[in-house]
Amino acid sequence: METIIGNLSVDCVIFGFNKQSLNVLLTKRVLKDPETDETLINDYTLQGHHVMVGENVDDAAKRVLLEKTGLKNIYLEQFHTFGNTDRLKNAKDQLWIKHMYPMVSDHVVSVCYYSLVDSTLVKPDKQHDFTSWFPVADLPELGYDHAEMIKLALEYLRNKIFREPVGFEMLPEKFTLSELQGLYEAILNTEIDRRNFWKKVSQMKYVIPLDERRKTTARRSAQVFIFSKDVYERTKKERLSLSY
Amino acid sequence: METIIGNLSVDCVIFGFNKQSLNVLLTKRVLKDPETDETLINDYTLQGHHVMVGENVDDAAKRVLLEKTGLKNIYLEQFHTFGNTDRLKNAKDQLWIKHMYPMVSDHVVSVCYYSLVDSTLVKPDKQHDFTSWFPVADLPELGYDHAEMIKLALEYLRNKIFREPVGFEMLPEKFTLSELQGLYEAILNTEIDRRNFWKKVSQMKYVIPLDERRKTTARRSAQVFIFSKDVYERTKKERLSLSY
DNA sequence: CATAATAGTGTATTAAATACGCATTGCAAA
DNA sequence: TTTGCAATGCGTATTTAATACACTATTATG
Repeated sequence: METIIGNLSVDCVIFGFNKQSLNVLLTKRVLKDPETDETLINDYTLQGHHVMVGENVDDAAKRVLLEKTGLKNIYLEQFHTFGNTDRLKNAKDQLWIKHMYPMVSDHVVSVCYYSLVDSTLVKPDKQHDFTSWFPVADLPELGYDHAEMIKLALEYLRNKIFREPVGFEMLPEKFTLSELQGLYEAILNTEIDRRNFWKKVSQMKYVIPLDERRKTTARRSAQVFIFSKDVYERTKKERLSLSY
Repeated sequence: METIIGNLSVDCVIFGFNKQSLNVLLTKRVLKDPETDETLINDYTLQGHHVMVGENVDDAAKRVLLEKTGLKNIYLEQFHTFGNTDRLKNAKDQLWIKHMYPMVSDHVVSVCYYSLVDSTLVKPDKQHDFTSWFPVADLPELGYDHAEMIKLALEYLRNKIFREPVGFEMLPEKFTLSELQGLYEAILNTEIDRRNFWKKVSQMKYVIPLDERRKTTARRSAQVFIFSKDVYERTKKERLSLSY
């Protein structure tokens, strides 16, 4: 018999990229008054769940990801734990909690993760709950403190991507340089000079050009690259140079 | 009546600087067999405690800091939550937990913080428990997963100090340039060129030279500086420049 | 078959990081 | 009281990285 740890949950900010924008996977939360049919709650939340007794917290996050995306072994990074007593005290959230989880404490501490997926591999429509992608630049109304979580997750992701090549997690195995650039532009919300970007990437020995081209939306076909985690790990030490 | 949340604790990596080395505040953990007087446990742990019902997790960390250092309003940063089920499963730790906290679950998730203090303000000798400073480069045997915590906290601190001027939290209000440099060298475990360091610091408008000198260990007296949090906050936006 | 849109490859300029030269101060040893 | 010397104070030269921008190549489309 599995039971939950009443005061502890995980929430996952699942980032995806669809060649246009950086997106987050969200699930619709709807509650209607059973008598008047009035819509009491109609907003979105992140993917989350309580941690089970005897379950590693990291494993709880992986469980949530598997349930919501069908994917295993995807990039996952813990970024913050939200532990204020008032974080679920909003009226709508209280209503929802009483309706859905009547036995749960009202001080739930949430360990938050962000994960990076190739969103073409995720089929949220196949879920029985209403789960879909939203661009981070244009989010719907969010329940709990999930807006704050997404904001912080994005900050952590932006910091991370400067230091480590995690962006490849959100692209198919084979990609073109403009796809990679589009990803970086979407994450960092800036425009990048194409030529300087090319120069930068061509220095990275772990981004390997293939003897293969592919038609994109463009007229001219573009060269195809892959990311080699192997080469990255091997050359890691060389690149960890610090100023000061 | 205050009760604890059985599955949730906080641990604090308290960093201090004593003009020589970067230090961590640790508390001795001793257990002897009541019959044979054999020493069963003799090691050190970080400062930690369970979170109380109805208490913000951040406040629990502040409470621990106030108890162990007597200081309020000190620099505090959450950096990671350790949530593996086996993190307290070491034989010594099990023994200690059964002896000290017989009612507590054996899956305790710990939210970890690091804090930066001017260690001259902390008088650990006045504590009734055996609390003292240890250089991070030469730590004693540590209980639980606290060695891992300190290692990770140091990584986070090193990253942080590149981006934000948090080092001043560990110095007295007035300091000389060589004291500041010594601090950076201790944290980053590198040697820094004195002249380049001076150049860098003189660009920081929030490090303000005073019309005052002080004798250090040196022959010649050195100029005294203060850190202005005010000026730092005001000029923050200008400095947040991103490459790419 | 000219056009337009994206791909591919540079070079020039600016800014930052690093290396290092040298004069100054003032206590301590001679 | 003179002088060595260790640390302070202030530069310039070199290397490296970031940014700006010029030009050619390819190919779907009208």
